Amino acid sequence: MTRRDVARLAGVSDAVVTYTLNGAAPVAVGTAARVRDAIRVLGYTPNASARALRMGTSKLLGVIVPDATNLFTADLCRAVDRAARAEGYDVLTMYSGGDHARIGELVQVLASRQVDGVLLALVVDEQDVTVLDASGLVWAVLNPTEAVPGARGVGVDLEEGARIATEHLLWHGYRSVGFVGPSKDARVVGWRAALEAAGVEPGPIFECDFTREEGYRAGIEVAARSHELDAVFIGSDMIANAALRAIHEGGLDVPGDLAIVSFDGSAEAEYSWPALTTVYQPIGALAVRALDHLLGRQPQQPGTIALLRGELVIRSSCGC
Amino acid sequence: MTRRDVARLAGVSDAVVTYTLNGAAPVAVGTAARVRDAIRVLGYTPNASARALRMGTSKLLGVIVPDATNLFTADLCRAVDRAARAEGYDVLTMYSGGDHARIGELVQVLASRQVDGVLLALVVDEQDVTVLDASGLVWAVLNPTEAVPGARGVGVDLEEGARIATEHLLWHGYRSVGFVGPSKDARVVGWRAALEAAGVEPGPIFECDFTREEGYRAGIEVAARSHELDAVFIGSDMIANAALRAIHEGGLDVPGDLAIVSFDGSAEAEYSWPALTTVYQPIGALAVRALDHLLGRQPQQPGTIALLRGELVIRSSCGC
DNA sequence: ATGAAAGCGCTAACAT
DNA sequence: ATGTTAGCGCTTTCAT
Repeated sequence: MTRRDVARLAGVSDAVVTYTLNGAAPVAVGTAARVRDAIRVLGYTPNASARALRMGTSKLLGVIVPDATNLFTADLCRAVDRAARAEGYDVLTMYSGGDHARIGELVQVLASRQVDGVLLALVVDEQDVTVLDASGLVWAVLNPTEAVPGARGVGVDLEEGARIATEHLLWHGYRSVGFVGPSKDARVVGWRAALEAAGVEPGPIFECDFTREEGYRAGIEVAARSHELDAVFIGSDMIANAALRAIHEGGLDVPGDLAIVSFDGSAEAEYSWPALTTVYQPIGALAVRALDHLLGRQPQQPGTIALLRGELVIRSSCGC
Repeated sequence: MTRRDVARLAGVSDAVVTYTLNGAAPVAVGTAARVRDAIRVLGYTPNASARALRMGTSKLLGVIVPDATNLFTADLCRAVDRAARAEGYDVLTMYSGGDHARIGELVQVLASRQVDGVLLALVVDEQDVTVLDASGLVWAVLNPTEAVPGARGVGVDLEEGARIATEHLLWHGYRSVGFVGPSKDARVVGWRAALEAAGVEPGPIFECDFTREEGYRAGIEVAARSHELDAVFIGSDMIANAALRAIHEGGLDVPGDLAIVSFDGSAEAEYSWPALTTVYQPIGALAVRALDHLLGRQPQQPGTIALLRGELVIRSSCGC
């Protein structure tokens, strides 16, 4: 079922079908109507591969995320899909498992699919910058957990987000405020900055990666040292939830014995027990800005990552 | 950067490049090496659109899911991606929001992309069957929440899953066992069947859709009527978590005051408080079987949905 | 306002 | 073992 069939049925040439469909040239109203009828009758669907081949543009975008075990990641994918679809793009979502060699392979696949742009989400490396640049693809970074030289794109100001989270905890009067998360993360520096600005000695750091297992393990340590702690700032909703289980198992009350503020603002934070006060990352805006990048309408310095602000969402875990 | 460039650099015709790449014809070892060198030197990447146009097969699969606010859905997407990638397919994931008109549009898009198959996940309607059949695409249903005439594919035996969950609750000695979930779901019948088989009067049904808001609202009702309840079976991990918050807010202890078994076996059930005993849905096997369908190697009755068994994963919420 | 025709990059006969 | 070539469905000059 091709354009040719439609053209024949409508009694025109295939060019006219294109004109009608794409508005590429003026078409007489009667002709256009006949063409549309023929399309309907035949149930014709344009062949996107042929179009992509001819046009050199696939109207396809690639997104590489580390995984989908995290509601925040899933939400981010969804936000990208929504933004992309609004612009007429479909999106190919791929999972790297945080493995940079894998990212390289996936970039190959995306290049082969002739995607019009690639978004590399969350996990980014210098190696990835090299691969992506070499691929010749248009690309941008989406909400990277760390700034990498040579990467352009959009993210959230993690340091500032951690600062407002910690400031809120200080505002409650907590003086001994710990940190749960990876110690190389930008969030530690925001946490420490808030504490130091208030003249308070930083509490302990509970090192943990962004996995539920690790969050749980860290939570056990937090519970064990709860006597020296008023509160903790936890780097993500997902690990906060896992830590929460350990903290409850330790017989502690949140926020009574220990207050918590976390990060992400995903649905995981809303119906946990207690509901988590968290720093919401504006995923919708993030997705839109990232597309602006890919589609070349972001007037921005090369090699720079635009930082959006997170917003404190107050619920119960902080003691409010 | 095309096949032609590679061929020239390697001093062969473009056909030989194809032969080398696809093993479509014997190639002299020396020639093959030269071709591979040329490919590497030029950083050549085959054009998937051209290939799809020529071959009439895109090596692309479409998956339509209702949303991604649910970790179970996200996990399912991931499982499909893994299974598909293992077979050399990329997957286009699309979100319907559970809206059947939307599903129709997405099917159009997928048809246009010349996907080799479509998986319609979770939410399925007779209307969808019509649209999909009319599209001429190869399709199957993936883990539908209800059986629809004309739909082929693979799912989980929800009734049986609910039965083993409820039987476990009965085994604990609970006699008043409620149900939380949509009352039109197959899980109610499994729940009721287990109860009736044990000669126990079915407990109350707390009607609720599969959203966190609804789960929370239902949880409030459960808490309010906890005096007449020993346990509840809850239709999904996601709503169980939301209900858990309401139940805790009601000052109840789980499983002390009220035992819970839920459904899905997603990561959301593992690090909740308490950890949820749940019926695990074998998403990996589901994805693989669904692909078998699409790729035509499933020797199965047309119009039939193969049912896989869920497996009880015992954690703390049941009282074990 | 419409038609004819070339060509996007690839594969698969068919030739050699 | 390798080269030639037609054509997949589409868009786009360039004619008319």
